[in-house]
Amino acid sequence: MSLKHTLLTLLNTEPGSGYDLQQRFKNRLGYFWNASHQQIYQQLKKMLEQGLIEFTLEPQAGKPDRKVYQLRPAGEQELLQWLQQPAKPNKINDALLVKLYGGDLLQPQELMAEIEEHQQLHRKMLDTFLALEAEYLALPASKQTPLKLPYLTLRRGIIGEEAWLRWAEEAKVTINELTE
Amino acid sequence: MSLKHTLLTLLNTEPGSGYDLQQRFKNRLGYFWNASHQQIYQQLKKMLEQGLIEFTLEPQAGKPDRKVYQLRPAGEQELLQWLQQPAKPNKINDALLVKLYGGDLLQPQELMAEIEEHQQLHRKMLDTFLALEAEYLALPASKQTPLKLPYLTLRRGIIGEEAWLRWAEEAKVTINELTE
DNA sequence: TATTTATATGCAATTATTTGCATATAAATT
DNA sequence: AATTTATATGCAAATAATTGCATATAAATA
Repeated sequence: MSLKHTLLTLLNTEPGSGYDLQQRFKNRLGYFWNASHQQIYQQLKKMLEQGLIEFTLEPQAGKPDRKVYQLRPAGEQELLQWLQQPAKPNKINDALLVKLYGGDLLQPQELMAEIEEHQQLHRKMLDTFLALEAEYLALPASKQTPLKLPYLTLRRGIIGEEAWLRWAEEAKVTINELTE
Repeated sequence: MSLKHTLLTLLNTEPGSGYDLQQRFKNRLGYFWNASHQQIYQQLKKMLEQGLIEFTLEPQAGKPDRKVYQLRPAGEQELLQWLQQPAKPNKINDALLVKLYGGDLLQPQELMAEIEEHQQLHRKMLDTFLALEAEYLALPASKQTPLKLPYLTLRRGIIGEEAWLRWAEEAKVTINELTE
């Protein structure tokens, strides 16, 4: 279970509330980590009980108070310890490929439609990543340096999405042949 | 939850025991679906209770009897119905990229070692996929035709692993620069 | 000959995730 | 003026997945 360690990583970079963390997943880590708000709040609660993190309340007019979490020493230790162990290769479960694998039960045009829907999502993600890359590349070298590692994860996103889209073109050719 | 539907897909292609299914995940679907043997046995049990599948016992000398599962009509229906709904985009949770993202706490050479370990795994997978591809391409066209869709999933594996390895080369260059 | 790997299945307990609900306000849009 | 989106947090119940254990034999390897 590394949601805990992912949250520790994020809080180590910068303190934040549950909501902030959710936004960071959505906007910046989406390519390589995803978590729902329920997962995040529940996990933060546990980590609080375990003494890994603490929070300060930031009252706000009208809205619920923000609980801004930050690491406690035990959290830093836990993070360091995790970093020093080998990372598990990630588990891939891709329903679209399952559908293709046994897709004889569907009409080729149904498969095609599915792939094209996913293609749109992947194009959109690639565009987002390319925009982020342009922002990064426009920074002066001094500002790029501390971001080199996060930039690598962005590169992974870009390379991954480009590969997906190349594959989709291949897949569409094959599926078209099935209708002939 | 699509483990259920993945199992239905596999059993629709060919009946098999829990162990067989586990082997198919390992040997053929590994790139896009992974499940442990406990997950498989527990899920098969549930699907049996739900009337989606049935089994015939194949007694064996010395070893436990094989329970060879196959679809029942309700299972076929469930599968068809699932196939006709849009597939959820898959959730990506990649611990290695989390480590990189906040990797300032580690020495560059520690990051490098991690990446190189994963690189080995990915090279191995690519080799496996390329061997499978060579087998497929050596088949006469008549035998290739019914395998076109599974072959597409293999292509996804190949393209995906090649992309991963290209990224790793980039990452290693960057990490090397951090030590200078 | 001893160990490991492969075959074959499963229970029990714990942990993690998802789904559905619930609250409350501000700002932006139609 | 009404609706939607964004901000901000959380509980409870149901489902799913992981971890640890348990059994039993054959074949291959060191």
